[in-house]
Amino acid sequence: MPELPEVETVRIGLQEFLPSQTIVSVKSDWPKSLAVSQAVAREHLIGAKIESIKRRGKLIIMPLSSGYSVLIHLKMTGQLVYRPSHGRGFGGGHPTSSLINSLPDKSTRVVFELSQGVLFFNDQRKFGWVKLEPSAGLYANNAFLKKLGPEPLEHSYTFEQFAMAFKKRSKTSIKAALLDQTVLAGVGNIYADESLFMARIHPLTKVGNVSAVKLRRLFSAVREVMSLSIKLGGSSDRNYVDAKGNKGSYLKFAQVFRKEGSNCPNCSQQIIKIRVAGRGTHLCPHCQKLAT
DNA sequence: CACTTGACCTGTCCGC
DNA sequence: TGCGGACAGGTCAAGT
Repeated sequence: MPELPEVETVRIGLQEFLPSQTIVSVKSDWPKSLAVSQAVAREHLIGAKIESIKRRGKLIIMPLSSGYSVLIHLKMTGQLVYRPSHGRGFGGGHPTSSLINSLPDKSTRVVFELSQGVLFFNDQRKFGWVKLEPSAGLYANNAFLKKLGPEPLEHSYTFEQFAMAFKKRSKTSIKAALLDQTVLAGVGNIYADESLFMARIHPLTKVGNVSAVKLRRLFSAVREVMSLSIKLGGSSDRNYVDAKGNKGSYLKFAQVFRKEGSNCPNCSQQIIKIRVAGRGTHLCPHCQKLAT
C-alpha cells in the first residue's frame, strides 16, 4: 500500500518522537518480519540510540548510535505506529484521533520497546520486513538501495535524468516503467495512474511512443501528485495509517484511481479499469488516447 | 539483456 | 450463510 507519500508521512511522524530514544527491546513473532539474528540484535540493536529517521524511495532508514541502521519496508499493508508511554502524550492537549485503538493487535509483527514509548510494526500480509545493516556504505552495499533510481522530489532531479532513464525502457509500457523503482524511486500503483491521467497518457503506451511534450508533462505530474499527497497525509484505502495511527486524505482528491464507472473530471466520459503490467489500472479512455 | 509472470501472505468482496 | 475465486497499494526470483 504505502508509496512514497505515505512512507514520507510516516517518516515525518516518527521524526517527531524517535530521535534520541534508546531501543530497550525488540520482539517479533514472525521471523520474516524481523530479518535480524538474535546475536546481531543483541550486539547492534538493543541499547542503541536512534539518531534520525530517513527515507529512500519507499524504504524507512533509521541510523543508530551503534553504527548500524534499521531498514523497514512496509510493502502492501505495513504500518509503523508509535505510542508514547503513559504520561508522555503527543502534546498540544489534543486527543489522538487514532483509528487503531489497542496495540499490539493481530497483525502486529514486531514490537520495539523504546525508552519513552513503543513502536509497533503491523503488517497484515506479512510482505514487509525489518532489517539491520551497517550504516557505513549502506547505500552502495544494500541490494535494494543500490539499484534504486533517483528521488523524484529532490530539487536536483531534472527532466533530463527522468527522460534518460525512460529511454532505456522504450519497449515497455509507460506504466510499467513508472512502477520500476530503478527508473525512479517511490511511485506505486496509485500515483502511477494519477500521474498518467494528469499528463493525459494512456498507461499502455510504449515508452518510445510517448511524445517529448507528454513526457515532460509526466515529469511534472509525478512531482505534483506526490507533493500534494504528502500535504494531505497520503492515501488510505483500508490499511495505511501514519505514525500516530491516522489516515491520509489524498484519495478524496484522486481523479481516476478506484473511480471506474464514474465520470472523468475533465470530459465526463466513464473512467475504466484495465490490467497493465499485472496491476489494476484506471484511466479515462477519452482523455488518455493510446499513441502508437 | 529486457520484459513478464508467479510467489510471497491475509483478508475482503462478489457471484453462485 | 457458505464457499470458491479474484483481487489488493510491492518487490523478487524465475521464466520467456
